[in-house]
Amino acid sequence: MNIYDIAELAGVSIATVSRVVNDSPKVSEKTKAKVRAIMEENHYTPNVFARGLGLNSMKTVGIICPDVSDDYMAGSVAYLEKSLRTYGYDCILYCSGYQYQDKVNAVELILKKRIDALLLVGSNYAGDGEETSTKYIAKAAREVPVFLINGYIHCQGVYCVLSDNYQIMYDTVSALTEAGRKRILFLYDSKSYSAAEKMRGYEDALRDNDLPIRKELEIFEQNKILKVRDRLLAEKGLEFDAVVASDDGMAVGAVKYARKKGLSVPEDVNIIGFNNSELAVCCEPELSSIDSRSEVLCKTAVDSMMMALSGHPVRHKKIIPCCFIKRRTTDF
Amino acid sequence: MNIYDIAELAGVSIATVSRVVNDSPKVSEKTKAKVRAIMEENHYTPNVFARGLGLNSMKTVGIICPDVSDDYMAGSVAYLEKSLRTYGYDCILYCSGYQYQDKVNAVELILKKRIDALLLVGSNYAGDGEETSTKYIAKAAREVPVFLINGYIHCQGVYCVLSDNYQIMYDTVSALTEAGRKRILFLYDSKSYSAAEKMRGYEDALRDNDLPIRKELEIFEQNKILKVRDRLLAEKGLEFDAVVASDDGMAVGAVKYARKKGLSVPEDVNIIGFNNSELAVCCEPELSSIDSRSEVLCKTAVDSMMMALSGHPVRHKKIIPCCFIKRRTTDF
DNA sequence: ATGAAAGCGCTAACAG
DNA sequence: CTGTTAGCGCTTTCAT
Repeated sequence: MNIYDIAELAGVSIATVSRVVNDSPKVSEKTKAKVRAIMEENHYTPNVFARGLGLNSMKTVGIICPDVSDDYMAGSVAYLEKSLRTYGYDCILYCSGYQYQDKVNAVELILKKRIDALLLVGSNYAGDGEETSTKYIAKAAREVPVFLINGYIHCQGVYCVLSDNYQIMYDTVSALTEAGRKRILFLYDSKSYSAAEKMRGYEDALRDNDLPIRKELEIFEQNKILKVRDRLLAEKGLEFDAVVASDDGMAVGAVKYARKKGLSVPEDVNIIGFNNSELAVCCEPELSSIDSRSEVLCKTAVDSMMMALSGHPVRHKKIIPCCFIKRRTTDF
Repeated sequence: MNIYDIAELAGVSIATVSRVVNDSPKVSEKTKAKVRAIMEENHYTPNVFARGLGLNSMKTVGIICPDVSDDYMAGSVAYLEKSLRTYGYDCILYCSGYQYQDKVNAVELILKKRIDALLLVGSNYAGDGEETSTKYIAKAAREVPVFLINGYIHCQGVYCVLSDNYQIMYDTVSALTEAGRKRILFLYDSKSYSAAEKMRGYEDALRDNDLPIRKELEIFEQNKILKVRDRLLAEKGLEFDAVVASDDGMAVGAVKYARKKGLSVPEDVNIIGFNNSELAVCCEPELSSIDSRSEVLCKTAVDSMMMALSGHPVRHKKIIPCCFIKRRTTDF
């Protein structure tokens, strides 16, 4: 059942049918009603490919994230998908993995689908500061507007929405020092833009509070509870009275470590996670965590995208403040 | 830059270019090489819409799940996406929510995208046993092959891969009774097919072990840690010496409840979760959980889909056994 | 307000 | 092995 059939049945031309489908104002209400009725009766559905061919767009946005099975990204993707649908856009999803070359391939592949815009979820796409590490994104931005969630790249055509990881980390570590903590462990699992921002906040806070920056207190480990616990157990001579982690999983690892060592939380060691995930309330004692308000990030990104797609100017960088969720692993 | 341009530059016809693009065997290696070179030089990418129009397919499969931010579904979607890509298929994702009408709409909408196959993730789509509750799926199955992950519908064109929730539940509850547990609480959060299977396994096990089925020991609650904890706290006069939950979140809620009540786990109460998620290892003590091996389910589904898509016959129902992961909330 | 007709870029049947 | 050509179903001028 195609547009010709409908046109024939309705006794009009295909142009008219097309106009009805697109709700063009220059069709009389009467014909509209007639044609619509015929369409209903025959369960007519316009062929998206044919339409795509003509318009060179299918109202589809590409979403790439390293791994949707990650809690944070899953939440973001869920929100983005739902939100984009309300605007009539479909989502095609690619999970790129974390490897540079895989990310490049994913972007290249998804662009071939003639998406209307590209959404990159996770600061992993922001590169390492070197311009070459984000060249593939700059290239993509020449074809479609690119929206980066939780990362920043300065580049024409890429729009970034990020949570203020630096500030919240600075504030949190400062609060810890003010509460008398002297040896604050920083746990991180990636060299991404946001991880770097967190570390910068951590170091600046120490510096401004006259505490030394000790490299042995900055530990890089996978974001897995048991990995972190065992890593800490394996480090010998490592002493700390507080932990800030760049993800809840790592913070829970620290809690597990404390338990094994017979350290009490928060008395002996304050522990703070990041992302305010379900793990935080699962943890015992419940984990204080930083909420990066990913829904707000996503909402902002979608809003920006809709603006951009309709030709309006959009700011290249929007910063969303984070907030601290106090639970029972901290006492300040 | 389209196929005509390339044809012109290469001094061949568009048919030849098309053949090269599709790697047809009936083009000489020499021309292939020449044409390929031109394509490279000009960064030519075939227009997927035009191709879709002709073939009426874009090598795309639709994935619908109620909510990707759920751990289980996120894991499945991640796996499916990756796996389908290796077969050259793209994924378009819809999160339908849990409401019946929303699910119907999602299926209807996604079918308009002319997907090659439809993947339904989560037993939520299996309906409640009434045929009307799955009519929309049967209808979809008339257009494209439908694959149901972790649910069962008997219907032409829908292929189901499910974990054997009945059996593992039966076995687990039996083990509990053999270990002397008499009052086993069953926690569930949905009326889905798989939840019903779990309950059936639970009840059959009780019956076969000469224990009464007490409806007050079957508690329906949201799959949220604190909701479950508070619900149990609110129930008065409720006594139990074991808990089996249809999801880890609920089981952790039970652990939290036990802690509040000063009950020791597993001595006073054995607790068993489902899905073997990160929550299980986060929990204190670590949670025994049932692993439904969702990756195996997904792999099986994708394999079946590839078979079906290439015209091979496929079984309508495949059952994957679950396995019990013992951790510290059980002592048998 | 409506219709006729020219593409959009590609595939595949047919002809050589 | 290669070229010619007729669609695929829709949008969009350009006429009327």
